[in-house]
Amino acid sequence: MAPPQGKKKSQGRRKIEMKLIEDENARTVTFSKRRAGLFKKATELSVLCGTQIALIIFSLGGRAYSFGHPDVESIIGRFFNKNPTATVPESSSSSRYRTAMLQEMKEQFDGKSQELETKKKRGKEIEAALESSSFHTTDEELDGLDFEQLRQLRGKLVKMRDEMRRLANANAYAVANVPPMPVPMLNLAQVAKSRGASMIPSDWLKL
Amino acid sequence: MAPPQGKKKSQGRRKIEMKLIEDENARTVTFSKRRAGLFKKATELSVLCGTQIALIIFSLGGRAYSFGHPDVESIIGRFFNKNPTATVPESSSSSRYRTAMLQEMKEQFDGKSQELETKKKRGKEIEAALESSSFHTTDEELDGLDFEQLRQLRGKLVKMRDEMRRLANANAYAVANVPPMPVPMLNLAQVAKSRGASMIPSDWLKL
DNA sequence: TATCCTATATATAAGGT
DNA sequence: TACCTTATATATAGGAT
Repeated sequence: MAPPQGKKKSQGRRKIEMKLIEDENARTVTFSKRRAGLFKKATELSVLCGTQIALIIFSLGGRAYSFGHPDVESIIGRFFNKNPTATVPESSSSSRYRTAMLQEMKEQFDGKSQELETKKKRGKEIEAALESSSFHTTDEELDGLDFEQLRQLRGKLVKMRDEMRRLANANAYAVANVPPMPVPMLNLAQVAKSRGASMIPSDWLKL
Repeated sequence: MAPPQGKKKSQGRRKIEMKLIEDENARTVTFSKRRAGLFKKATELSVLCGTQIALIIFSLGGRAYSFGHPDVESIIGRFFNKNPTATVPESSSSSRYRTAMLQEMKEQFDGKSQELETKKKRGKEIEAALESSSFHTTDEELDGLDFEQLRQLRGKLVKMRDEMRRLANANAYAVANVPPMPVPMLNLAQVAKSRGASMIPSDWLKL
């Protein structure tokens, strides 16, 4: 409480060499901070300029963090298909990516459900993030979701699921590694349960 | 040299609303600046923490800008294959992405060769970027490449080409949209010619 | 591992060239 | 469209909790 005289509390930010940070601890901290900063910058760019952006980061621990506007899948599809003008090409390729993305999200949700109970929630800017059509899948952001937001996210997933089914029926291609059917079920029930949820309408837990 | 009295030359950076920039001109400028900043941040993160990162941005004009460490293809492959530990999974899927990436690079090079002669070069931090195994494919950075750097890049491409051939022969899968053979030829000769090159050993222009 | 705080290092919005 | 300058908004390194 007492003012520590002229004693500076910190030397403030210092310049660092642009090379691998040796100290494993410092490296982890820097990774977390800069990863957050990078996602923020990417989000801002997509908002300010309305451009399509995809960002994927793998942590040292092997965890994947991603951001996509409007979503990672369509950006990647566009990148490899070299289709500069199409929003989302309704091709077999598109449906393949769509399927892969849905599976991705399912697994992320399943994985999250096991970790959620040991983390506190923070969600502040999540609302805005959800309002745009972007998808954030970082730990922090999923942690910040409250039930209302979770409900909104569920709505989006349902739409995607339906859209995917429509595509799968329209053109049933046999794609390597990704069987066209059945449609993966999102385990929102588990997620909700891990939060100690009890006021969730039981019917909308089933997609 | 003389202090311009108390007349401020600029009001300096001002805060802006986080929403789509209406003025098309200002939006373009902001896009360029922030895109550059985002790529720099991504590069720094990959260097400081040695993590795998992929970043893809589409400009309003439809041009694709990408960054990947070690390369976009492997990050995306890992992302969709959900293979957290493997460096580069030697699967059919991997070879598909590999092929797609090589084609991508070929097209980028071909496209660049037509623009290069009307641009000046700047390359300063390119050297460092090339030393790492990262690939930058933004306009500015390709412009900055000098012959030595181009030669180094060629070396990498040759390695990739060979690796791709090895994979293609080891497991010849029929992949949708991307015929496994023949291997696309990179048109380095065109690139060199557009720069007014004449001292390039004719033999290494052929991959 | 996340968060807070301080003091700096950087990124950039505007306005010119 | 790119680059330079100025003044300010942000991002963060280091340290502590």
